[in-house]
Amino acid sequence: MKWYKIDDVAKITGLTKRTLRYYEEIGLIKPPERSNGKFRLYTDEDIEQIRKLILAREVLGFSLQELQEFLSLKEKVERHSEEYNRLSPYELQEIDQNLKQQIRMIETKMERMRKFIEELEDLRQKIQSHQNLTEKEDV
Amino acid sequence: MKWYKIDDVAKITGLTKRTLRYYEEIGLIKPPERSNGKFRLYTDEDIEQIRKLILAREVLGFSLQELQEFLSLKEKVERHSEEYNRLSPYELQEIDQNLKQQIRMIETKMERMRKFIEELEDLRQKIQSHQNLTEKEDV
DNA sequence: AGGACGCTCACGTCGCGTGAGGGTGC
DNA sequence: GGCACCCTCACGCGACGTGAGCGTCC
Repeated sequence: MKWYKIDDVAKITGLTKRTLRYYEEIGLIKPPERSNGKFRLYTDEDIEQIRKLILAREVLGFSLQELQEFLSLKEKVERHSEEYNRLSPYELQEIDQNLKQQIRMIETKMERMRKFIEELEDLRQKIQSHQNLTEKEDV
Repeated sequence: MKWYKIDDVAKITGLTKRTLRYYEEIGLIKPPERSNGKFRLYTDEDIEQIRKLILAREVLGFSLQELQEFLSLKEKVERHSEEYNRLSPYELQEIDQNLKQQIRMIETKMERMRKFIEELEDLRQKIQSHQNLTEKEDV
């Protein structure tokens, strides 16, 4: 088993050490092992979990608390496939609605981004045309 | 000329009154007129400006200071088309590079979102298959 | 003239950044 | 035993939320 110290994890994930400790403090990531109760020691699995967390955070733009709820929901579903803790049809229904809403939200954001990119491209066009008046070569 | 009070603007734009005042305080939106130096009175143009601000904020996810710089850049280019304040070819070059980078950044975000949506759809699939085991009708 | 809405402090919160002061490990 | 890294307070900051206490409008 390979162990990573906090600075390694910071470099790998791009989070700061402070952020890693903070996320642990508020229960967003599980407390890793410790060396003699002192230094934090992370495993590859820990790092993978953190990676997923980062992706969700970036995409969803939730508060960390909402993010927490969302992740626990996801885990619930994934664990549901295994023998135990089956969910009721009603719960499944609800979760499905929730997921659909998330998807719609993200699609809305993407639509806004597309429009924004168009605007930026328009701006670039304007600039290009003005450059052609003063220069002869494009780069 | 139609005048809107702050609560109207809040309802129209979706920002809170506090946020509107705060954005004014840090110079992100221009101070609107006042009734006898007391109540803030916004015009349709003010509201339009605020709308654009919100769009940029949501899409870019910058700090408010960076956002401010970005917006002034945009305005610079848009005003450049008019008779005065021409920009040097070098400045134009730089701005163009800047815009290209923004576009790339947004495209990266969109790519992440696409992947995330796929994951969510996978989750939904799992749920669907489990529902088919216990129910007969889909909604 | 009363109630809905506006104003300005000013303190609280979240998500970290940034030392200070001290311990750990090879 | 150095030196690089770790730890835990604890205070600061940006971007607002949330009253308190008071004025304004129709």
